[in-house]
Amino acid sequence: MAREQAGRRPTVETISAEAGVSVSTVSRALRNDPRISAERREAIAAIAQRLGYTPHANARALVTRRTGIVGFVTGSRSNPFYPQLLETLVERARLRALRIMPLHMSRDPLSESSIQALLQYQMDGCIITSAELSSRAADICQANEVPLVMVNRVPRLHGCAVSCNNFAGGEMIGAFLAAGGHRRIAIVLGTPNASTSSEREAGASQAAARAGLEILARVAGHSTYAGGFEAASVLWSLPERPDAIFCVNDIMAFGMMDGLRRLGVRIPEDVSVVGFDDVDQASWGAYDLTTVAQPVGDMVDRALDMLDMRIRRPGLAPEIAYLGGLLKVRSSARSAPA
Amino acid sequence: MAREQAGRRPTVETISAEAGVSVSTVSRALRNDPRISAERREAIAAIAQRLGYTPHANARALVTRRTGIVGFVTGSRSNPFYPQLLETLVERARLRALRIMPLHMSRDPLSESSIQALLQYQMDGCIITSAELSSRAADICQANEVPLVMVNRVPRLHGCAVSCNNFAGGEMIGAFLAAGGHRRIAIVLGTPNASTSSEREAGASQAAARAGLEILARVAGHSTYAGGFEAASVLWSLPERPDAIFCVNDIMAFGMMDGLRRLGVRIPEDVSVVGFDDVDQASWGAYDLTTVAQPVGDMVDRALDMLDMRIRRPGLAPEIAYLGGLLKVRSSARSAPA
DNA sequence: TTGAAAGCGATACCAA
DNA sequence: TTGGTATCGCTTTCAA
Repeated sequence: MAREQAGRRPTVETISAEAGVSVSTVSRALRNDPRISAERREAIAAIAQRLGYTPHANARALVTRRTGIVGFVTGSRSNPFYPQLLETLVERARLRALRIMPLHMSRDPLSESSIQALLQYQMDGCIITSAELSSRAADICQANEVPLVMVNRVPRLHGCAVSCNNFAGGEMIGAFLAAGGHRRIAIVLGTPNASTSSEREAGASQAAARAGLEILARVAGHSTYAGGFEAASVLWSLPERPDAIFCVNDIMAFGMMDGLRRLGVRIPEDVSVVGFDDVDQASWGAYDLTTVAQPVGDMVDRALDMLDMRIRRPGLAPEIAYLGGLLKVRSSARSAPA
Repeated sequence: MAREQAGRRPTVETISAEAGVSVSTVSRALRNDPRISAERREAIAAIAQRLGYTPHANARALVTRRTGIVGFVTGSRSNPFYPQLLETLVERARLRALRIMPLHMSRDPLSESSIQALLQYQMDGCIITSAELSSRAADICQANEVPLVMVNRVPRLHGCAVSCNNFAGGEMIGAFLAAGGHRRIAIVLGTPNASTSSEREAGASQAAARAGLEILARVAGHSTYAGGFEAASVLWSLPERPDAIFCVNDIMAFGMMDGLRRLGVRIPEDVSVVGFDDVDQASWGAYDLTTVAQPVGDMVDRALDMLDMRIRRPGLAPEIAYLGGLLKVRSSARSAPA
C-alpha cells in the first residue's frame, strides 16, 4: 500500500495510483511490453513523463540480476592509450545502455576493495586491459562467473579477448623499416611478459628476417616514457648503432625521441623511430611518429559485443578476436623513396 | 524462508542459517554494530569469510538510499588534465569506499541517457569538471538534490566548487615573465567563458600591469592542441611579435610550441612559452614547459570532502575552495638571471 | 542483546 | 490483457 512519501521520487506505485491501474501494468507499460494496449501504455507514459519518473536501477537489478554496470581495470593514464580506450568505452557502452565503472587505474597492485566492488555492485561483466593486473582480476571473474573480456591481452588459460593484431602490426613495421633501407633495427620492449610487447616484437623480427635482417638489439623500455628515454642512451652507446628503433608502444617512442635528441641525435636523419598505438601525441609536431594505429573504436565495440552475448547467455564459449591495425606513415622514420 | 539456491552467492540468510541466528543479527554483526557481542560477531565473521560472502550493494542501497557511487562528468582525454584528474579521483574515492562512474567524457553535448543514469543509479553525488557541460548537469543535480561539486569551475549561481587558485597562478606566471625581462606578453585563451581561462588571464594581466607591461595580444586557443598550434601563426604574424606567450593551459602550449617551431621560431631564444596545469607531457623533453602545477591530489581530496559532508548532511551550505598552484620553472621560458 | 517482520522499488509468476 | 503477490538481499523499527 502506498504511503504518501513527501519529497520522494515517484515510483511505479505512484504512477499506478495516478493511472488507476496495477503496478504490474505500469511496469509492463514502461518497458513496452506488447501485452499492454497502446492507449494504456501511452497514458501511463504520459503520467510517468509528467511526474518525472525514472526507474531505480538498484531495485530493478535486485530482481533482474542485471545491473548494466561493466567494471573496467586499466593501467595508468601515463600511457595515453588507456584514457583513449576508456573514453571510447564509456561512449560506446552508453549506446548499449551499459555503464562503465573504473575499478582500477594505476600501476599499483589491484586492491582488495576494487575486487570486492566488482562483486558487491553485481557488475554484469568486466573489461580488463592491463597486462600486470589481469591475472588476479581474471581469477575473481572466473570464480564468480562474471563475464570477462580482455582487451589487448591474451587470456591466460581461456577467456575472451579482443586485441589488435599485434603480430601483423609488428610485421608492417618491420617490413616498412626494411623497405626504407634500414639495416640495423633495434627493438625496445614494453612490459615484461606482456603479450602485446612480445607479439609486436615477434612480428617485426620476422619481417626483418624475411628481408635478411637480424635484430641488432632488444632492450627494455617498461612501457613508460622514462623507460624509452633511458633506452635511448643504452642504444646509442652500443658498439654498432641502430639506424632504426622500433618501440613497441608510442609512449616509449616519445621518451626515445626525446632521449635521442638530448644526445644530439637527429630523427630521422641519424636514426628512424617508430612506435605502436597511434595515441594523440603521435601526431603532434614534436614527434610526428610513424606508428601503427590500433582500431580502438572497433576493438571496443567488439569487446562489448562479446560481453553482451555472455551476459545474455552465460557459459558461451570463449572467443578471441584480432583486429587489424593501420600503418600511419609520418616523418619520424625514413621511408622508401617513392 | 530460505529456499536453498544452488550456485548462488551467499546472503545474510545463508549465514544466519549456518550460524543459527537471525538475519538481523547477521546484518548487525557484519556492520560491527556494538550491540552484538564480540564472540558472536567473530563467529559470524568467520562464517561469512568461509562462505566468501560479499554484501550486495544494490540491495543495501535500496534501503539505505546510499549507493556509494559518485558520477563524474568531464571533458575529453585530448586534454590530458582530465585523465589525470579521473585517475586521482578513482584512487582517492576508493579510500573512502566511494566508486566513480564516468557519465560523460567527451566534447559532445551531454546526452540525455547520461543524465538519466545519474538518477537511475541513485548516485550519492556528482563531480563535474568540464566547462561546457556543467550547466546542464548542475541543473539536474539541483533539481534532484544530488550533492554536486565542481572542480576547476566556478559554480553559476551557488554550489560547491574546488579550484586551483587560477588568478594567483596567473599572477605567478605574469610576474615570472616580467622578471625574466619579457616586455611583449601575449596570452592564448582557452574555452570561451571558462572561468579557468579568464581567471588565469586576469592574474597574468594584472601582474604584467604591475610591472608596467600591457598585454600585447589575446588570441583564442579553444583549449586544444590544434588551437594552440594555429594560434602560433596568428601571433607570429603580428606586426609586433611577442617575446613571451602564456597559454592558459598546457595542451595549448604544446600546440603553440610545435606551431612555433614549425615556423622556425626557437624556444625560448626567440620567444618564451609558458602553460598552466603541469600535465605529464609538460616535463617531457620535447617541451620542458614552464607551467603552474595544479594540486590535483589535494583538489580531489577536498572535492570528496565536500561531497562526503553533503551526502551525510544534505542541505549543508555551499562552499568554495581555492587551492594554490606551484610554479614549475623549466626551460621553455627565459628566467631572470640568478 | 536478539528476533520477527515490514519495507526499499521493481519484476515476474500465476490466476483471472 | 490485467491484477495480486511473492521475491530479490538487505536494513531497520518494534518487541521481547
